[in-house]
Amino acid sequence: MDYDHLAIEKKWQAIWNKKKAYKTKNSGKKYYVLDMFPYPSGVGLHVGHPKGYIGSDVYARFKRMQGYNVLHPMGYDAFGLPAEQYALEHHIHPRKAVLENVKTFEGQLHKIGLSFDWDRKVDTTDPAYYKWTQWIFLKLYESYYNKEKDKAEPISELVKKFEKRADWKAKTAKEKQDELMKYRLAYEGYSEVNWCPILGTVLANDEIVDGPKGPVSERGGYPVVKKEMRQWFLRITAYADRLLTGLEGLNWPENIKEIQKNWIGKSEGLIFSAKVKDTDITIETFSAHFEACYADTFFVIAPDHPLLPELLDGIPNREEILRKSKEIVDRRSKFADGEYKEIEGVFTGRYCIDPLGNGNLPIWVASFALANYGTGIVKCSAHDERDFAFAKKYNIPLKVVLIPEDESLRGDVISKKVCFSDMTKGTLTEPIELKGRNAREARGDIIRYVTSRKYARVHTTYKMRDAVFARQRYWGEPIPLMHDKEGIIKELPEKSLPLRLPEVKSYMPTGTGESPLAGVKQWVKKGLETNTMPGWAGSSWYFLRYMDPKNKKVFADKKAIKYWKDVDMYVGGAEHATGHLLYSRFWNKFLMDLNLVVTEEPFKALRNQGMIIGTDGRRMSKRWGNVINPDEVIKNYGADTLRVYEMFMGPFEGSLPWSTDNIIGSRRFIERVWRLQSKVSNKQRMSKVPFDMRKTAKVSQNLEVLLHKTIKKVTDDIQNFAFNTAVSSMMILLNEMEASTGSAQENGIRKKDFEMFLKILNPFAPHMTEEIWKTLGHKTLLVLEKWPKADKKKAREVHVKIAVQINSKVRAECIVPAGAPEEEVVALVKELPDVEKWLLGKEIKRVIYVKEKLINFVAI
RNA sequence: GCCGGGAUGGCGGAAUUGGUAGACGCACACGACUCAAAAUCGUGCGGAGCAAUCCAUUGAGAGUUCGAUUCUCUCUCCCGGCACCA
Repeated sequence: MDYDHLAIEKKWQAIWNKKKAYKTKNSGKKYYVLDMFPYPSGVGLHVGHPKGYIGSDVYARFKRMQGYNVLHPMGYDAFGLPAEQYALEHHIHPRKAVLENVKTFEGQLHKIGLSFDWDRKVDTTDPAYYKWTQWIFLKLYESYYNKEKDKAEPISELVKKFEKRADWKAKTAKEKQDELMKYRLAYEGYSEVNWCPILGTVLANDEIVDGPKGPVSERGGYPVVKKEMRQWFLRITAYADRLLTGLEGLNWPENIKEIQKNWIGKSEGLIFSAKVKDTDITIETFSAHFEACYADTFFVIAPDHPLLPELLDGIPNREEILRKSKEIVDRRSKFADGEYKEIEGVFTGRYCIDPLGNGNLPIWVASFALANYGTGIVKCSAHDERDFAFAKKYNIPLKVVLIPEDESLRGDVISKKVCFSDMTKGTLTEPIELKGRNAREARGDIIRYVTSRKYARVHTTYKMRDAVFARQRYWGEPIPLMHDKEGIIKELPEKSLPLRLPEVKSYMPTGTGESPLAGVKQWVKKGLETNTMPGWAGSSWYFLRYMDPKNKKVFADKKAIKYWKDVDMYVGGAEHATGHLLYSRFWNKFLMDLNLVVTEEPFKALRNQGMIIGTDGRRMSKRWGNVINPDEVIKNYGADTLRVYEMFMGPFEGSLPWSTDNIIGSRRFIERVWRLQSKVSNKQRMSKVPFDMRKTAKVSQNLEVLLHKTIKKVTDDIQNFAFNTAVSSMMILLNEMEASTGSAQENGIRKKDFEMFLKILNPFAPHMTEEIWKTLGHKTLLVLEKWPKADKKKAREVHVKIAVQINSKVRAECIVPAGAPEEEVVALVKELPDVEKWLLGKEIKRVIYVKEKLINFVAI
């Protein structure tokens, strides 16, 4: 009975497939286990890719055996840059390339023995799918965010309100369109974007990496510069607060929540209004660190602030200031975000009347002021590092109102030699009413002080920006909008969806910035939008399509949505923390507002799989020649071994190097289980003596105790994604099963016990366990068997080994009845020769007894 | 700079309401089987010692405690995220 992994695995994969063992049902207690939508990249998988799939598969199988109706689907996100880039490199049509890649990809996944319900496969590039992506886009376009109701509403509701205004009727169609564009959740606008001239496309921040000479595209490593372009945007910022508060109840890794929190960047502060002297302009400034606001002595405005030209009207050297501001913007745009640290500026010639009564304060243009954060204008003081440095450079007067509690610093701060900005460690001198108070502690009082006097109002701002939702490329969902000659935008009617991508002669980027669609006469003649959607469009809602993947009438039937509700367990890479995960949550919340889905948060639990890196410690890549192909591993060791090894190598979320040596351990484990089947007997077997569990500190009364303990451990571990310790506890069980069938005892393993072992091992090694299950005479499929329950009574030891310590040093060990009271244990232990020896001539001062763990004599 | 996570044998790692550190696996050494090798099985594997035994020990240093990988403080290094965010 040799273990022929190739034959066994092929055989069972075919049987499971034929019997539709993993077909999702439509009733019962539901459980939704989802993997992040992959790109079928074409170069094939390396052993790192399936790690997440194996983890989620173990989990899905576990839940299935626990009696849940499990939805565990797989599909492809084949739109977007990687697929298009691959197609360009290989000179074939993207769709053709996608289908080829999917074939390769699927073939590789099948060999691993993953329990997907392939009948629910979806593909973003399939018009039957992207029809609904376009449909959701139109819904976003037709909606605005009603702040009072804190939810999205049809834009028609807003139009109704506007129609009550006298000036609305007087507006032209174009003016109305422009006005409404300020509210739509999908809107057209212009913005500075990351432009890659060589790829001829705009890139998202997460598609850019740092190169030696500035930012470059992640794919290809081509230079990236800033460029102003016409774009479509999604108003994700409208949902900023809900995206933030929604994180609270989620069973997600804390670090991912933290990353999203920082990304959203909620900041509560004050907005001050100030009149600009000699003009009718009133400017506003945002400040989150306003405790020392009485120190403010000047204002700065962003060089690219839209108000700047107006502010400079009537200033003699207006053109010179505008030119210098433009220079600053140009210099800044050459750098990637955050790399430009130069502090420079120019005086505008204007003054503000300080709302706090400190007279006329100069307004400067400053390089460090950002037009798109806060109000783009900042009130500046001596108690901010950048403001301080700026003032020193241009000799702007400073004022000190925050005195450090640390006396050694005081002199330098008061004489303005150094900047002091730590609100938590300084006391205020102004306003007089709050003099002597710690600045941070007085924060609330300052808010009351300035707001009650109408100097400022409370305001919340976010770092998060609206998402660019357009690419100047061919391979994406067409945006279902038309522009007529007057520039009026019309939506395509729902019945004309999907708006299919046209066949084109060249799907290469034009390089001028326009999409290849701009070169399609028919397309342009109809006035169709030439931008396409970005790569993340289709993946922002696919988890809903899996609930009802074939539906032709709606994106997913409400009944299916009500049943499946949300993803119970989502598994994927941590790199999607601020991209996909945020966008999906946003789309889901929007659909929730439209009453189309039933939960505010789509992903209840999330787990991140770590990477598998090369044996050389580098990221697996063709470039380093360190790629391990799973097909090879499966050929040599088997899919079961690959699965067990990837789960056993270390913590699921950890990043670990592949080891060609270590995998043999997992193979040996599989083979030993295989060989153990010949030892199965129905003879009742009980050890006569408690055996030593390989010095693991506990004593098992018999194998049954260990078996039930192992069932409990494996159940808990899979639930916690602690797959490595689940495997190791089964290795311990195997060791003991083998030991108990040694030649001396001539005993077999009880069939019933062995079968329970097979069941808990099945999610990890489904093929081999299924084969043994059949050999044992079963006609049913093991993968559909019930998960065993650990019997609490049976999992209980009768005797336990405890440590005996004298003055906290272990001097002996002792086997005592489980749950024995202290007096009994003390009496037992004192008999031990080692204890007598160590206690000789000493007086016991104290005895500490930890039940079933240790006893410690404190003796002098 | 700010935020988050981490550092345990030759290696991957295990153990935290504070309770025998090093489970499990790999590598290595020795033994059994074999003409031999592989595979398999057995034993050992922090250091010293034939042994009894002794000593050290969870990045470094201090503290709390009968007892610290686990809690507190200081520091070093590594990884991830954000970064002119007012």
